[in-house]
Amino acid sequence: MNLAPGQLDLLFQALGDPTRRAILERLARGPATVSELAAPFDMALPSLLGHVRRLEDSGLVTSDKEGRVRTVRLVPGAFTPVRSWLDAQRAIWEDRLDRLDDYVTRLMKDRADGSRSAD
Amino acid sequence: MNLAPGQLDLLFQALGDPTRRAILERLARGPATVSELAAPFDMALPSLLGHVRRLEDSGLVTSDKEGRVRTVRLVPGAFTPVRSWLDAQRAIWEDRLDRLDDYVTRLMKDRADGSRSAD
DNA sequence: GATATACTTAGGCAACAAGCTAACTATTGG
DNA sequence: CCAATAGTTAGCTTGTTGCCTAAGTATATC
Repeated sequence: MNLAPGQLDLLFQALGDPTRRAILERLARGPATVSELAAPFDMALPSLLGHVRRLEDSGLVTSDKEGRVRTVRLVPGAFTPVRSWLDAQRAIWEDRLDRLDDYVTRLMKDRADGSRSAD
Repeated sequence: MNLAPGQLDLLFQALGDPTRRAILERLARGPATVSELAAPFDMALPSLLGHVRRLEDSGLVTSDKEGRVRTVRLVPGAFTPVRSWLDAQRAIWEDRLDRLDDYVTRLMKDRADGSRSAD
């Protein structure tokens, strides 16, 4: 279940652009053609196509062409690596806080014990 | 509870680099000085410092200097906007699937009804 | 078969990213 | 005070990103 090295980079980088996030938000509502995707943006078609390609490279999106129309759709589960990384990160963080809490608790207990029988 | 425009860009872009993610993973285990952060990387100090600065600009990290030592630490809750965006995205997607499911269900029901009394 | 449609490719440009080295500043320890 | 330590600034190189226009290709449509 390992992902290609650099895959997370591609994913996060793909998400680091407002135009591309907007495209993804649109696609969450259902597949769309390139022209449909382009419509809301004040941007030349080739520029937008570049974004679509970058999304495709990251694996967030697929597209296939029928006749002269290319339809783009979200890839189900493509966000998983991103979520996993965030979850793992949070797990480490929370584990650390737990240990810290344990440590402080033990420290206070020891201090209490110490005051009963001084060294 | 709105975040600055471009904040998500900064966050995702900050996460889109393996060195910076490694730094974050390190910091989840606790604060560290710049030198400590630099140690595992085969990279000149100024380069690494650039990454730290980028993390700071994104709001994922803070640092303060005591004497000649700068200590860097994770900002609690800094990932929240990222998680929120992902959650919102998933919500839209799942809502769409629900509607699609409803639609298909109704369609099949109508077809069944139709076969009982044709028009 | 000409024309409109829907992309696609090619090429160019300005800004930014990620790395480096060299030189500088500000503590701290002897 | 001198030297080592910890970070910082400046300046350069190389590659990537994001945008553009102009021109090309491959389907429909009339």
